[in-house]
This record gives sequence, C-alpha cells and structure tokens, in this order.
Amino acid sequence: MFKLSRAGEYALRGVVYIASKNVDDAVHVAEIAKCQNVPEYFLVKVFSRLVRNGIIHSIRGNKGGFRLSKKPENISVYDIITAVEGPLNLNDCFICKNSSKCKMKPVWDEAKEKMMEVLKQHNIADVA
Amino acid sequence: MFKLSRAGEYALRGVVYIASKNVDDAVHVAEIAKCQNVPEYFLVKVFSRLVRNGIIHSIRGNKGGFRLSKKPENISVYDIITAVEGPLNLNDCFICKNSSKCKMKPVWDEAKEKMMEVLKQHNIADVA
DNA sequence: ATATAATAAGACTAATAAGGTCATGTAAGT
DNA sequence: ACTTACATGACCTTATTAGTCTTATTATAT
Ligand code: SF4
Ligand code: SF4
Repeated sequence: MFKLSRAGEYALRGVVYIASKNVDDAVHVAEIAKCQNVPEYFLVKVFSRLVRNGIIHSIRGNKGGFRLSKKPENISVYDIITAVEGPLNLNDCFICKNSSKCKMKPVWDEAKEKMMEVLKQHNIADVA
Repeated sequence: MFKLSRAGEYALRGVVYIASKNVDDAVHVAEIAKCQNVPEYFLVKVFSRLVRNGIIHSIRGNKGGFRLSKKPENISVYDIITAVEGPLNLNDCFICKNSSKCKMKPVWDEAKEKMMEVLKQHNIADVA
C-alpha cells in the first residue's frame, strides 16, 4: 500500500544513469540494465513509456540508445513517475457511491497534492 | 501504485459509522458491514486490527459489538490507516544496495512525511 | 446450566495487479 | 545485405490484496 512500483524505481534509476553519462553519446538499455542490475526486457518496456512521454529520446538502429530530452535539472521525479504510471491518485472511489458528499476524499486528494509537490520539487540533477 | 487499500478504506468508513451512532451502545460488525456495503467477514478481520491497536474497543458475547476507544476528534486518519496497514513507507529499498549513499530515498521519505502530516491533521470528527 | 449472539484468530481460496519474458517488427549505421 | 538496437504487444509468472470459512472464545439471557 502506497508503495512505489518497481517500474517507477527502475525508470528513475535508469534516467539517473543516463544523466551520469556524457550527454553526447546514447546509452544502450542493455548497459543500463546490467549496471543497474535490472531485468533488461522489463526496462525496455519502462523506457518506452518515458520516450512516449518525452522524458527521454531514443535513437534506433546500430549505435542507437537513449538520451535525455531535456537537461537533468528540468526533469522532475514527478515527471518520471507519472510518465511511467499515469496520473497519481490515492483513492479512485470505485467502491462507494457517496463520493460527492464524502469528506474523506478531499483528505486523500490533499495528501496526494502534498506528496506530488515534493516529487515536483526534486529533479534528476539533484538526485543524481 | 500509491493506492489506498480496501482494508484501509473499510476501516475508515467503519470507524466513521461507529462515530455516527450513539456512543452508549456497541455497534455490531454485521450492521456496519450491511450499511456500508462491505463484506462482513473481511470487515471483522480489519476491525480486529483496529482493536489490537487501541482504536476501537470490542465487547464480546451477546449484546456485544464495537465502540470507539477515544473521542472521534482524537482519532486521526493516520491512526486508522497505520493500525490497519502498519508503518507507511513509499520505498523499502530492498531492490538495491546503495541505500546509504542514495539521494532518492530522502525524496521518498520527505514525500511520505508530507503525506502523513495531512493524514495526521484530519480526524474522524471532521471527516464524519 | 444451556442456548444464543457476538467477537477472535488464523487457515484457506480467489481475484487482481505487478513484474517479467518473448516473439516479431522497424529503423539506422556499416 | 547484415547487424545492432529500439518498439510493440501478447503472453506468462509471481506477489499482493481481497475475501471466505472454520473453530474457538466470551458474555448475556433465560
Ligand atoms: S474516499 Fe469517500 S467517496 Fe471515496 S471511496 Fe472512500 S468513502 Fe467513498
Ligand atoms: S530509493 Fe535509492 S536506495 Fe532506495 S531502492 Fe531506490 S535507488 Fe535504491
């Protein structure tokens, strides 16, 4: 409950790894997987979501790999997590119908906001 | 990911329900389950954790049921959730070993703190 | 005393979600 | 052409959460 997913964790570590390398050369997913000790195929999938959301940029074919789309200081932890997991929500309120007059939902929403704030405040540069 | 469990949700709704009743009579779990539209046996299990953690008080036998152990305004959302789920943690860091020199863990811890703060600030009285 | 109405505890099963693998396709460099 | 690397989506496996049931315990009412 309230746990960061592996996908999220891997994405973050992967991006940090790329940031640690020379900006000029693309980094292979195989290298990242190996160095970060993460299942390669899984990381491929995670990275594809980062590409689709414009966090990283991919270069296909021989001498291909991944590069950051922006400067590390312009990529927040929040960006990465939501790119991988979609919009955050502590409580979807599928279960009950009184969502409109419910006084608990605002609490969850507030908690989520506070949490998101922290994730937005930290970027790859200061986390690397 | 980052989602409230059903157990947590049910616990909260259950306690709110008890709080809505006359303090003098114990409330049956069967009644709560029915009115809250929640699986009874499951709620029993959830409530037992609340009892063990001193949130509610149980009276066994005929005419038994549950009562709040304290005033609603002294029971926070945080109390209930942790009673049911144990201590919160966004990231256990089982996966990798560099936890000591890791700069991401503090971010998760900070996010958790902010979130916990909100849950601590809200009690059953103002959520009921 | 006994019947009954309630919670306590924990084993068990079912459902869902997360994590991981694989096969096939596409693009780029040599 | 051939090789290397990403793209995509189907598929399988594992872990976690949700839910059920059985047996025991405790208290009350008759
Ligand atoms: S937060 Fe409120 S509306 Fe949402 S599921 Fe819980 S009780 Fe229902
Ligand atoms: S937060 Fe840091 S120490 Fe924890 S799992 Fe992630 S990278 Fe490892």
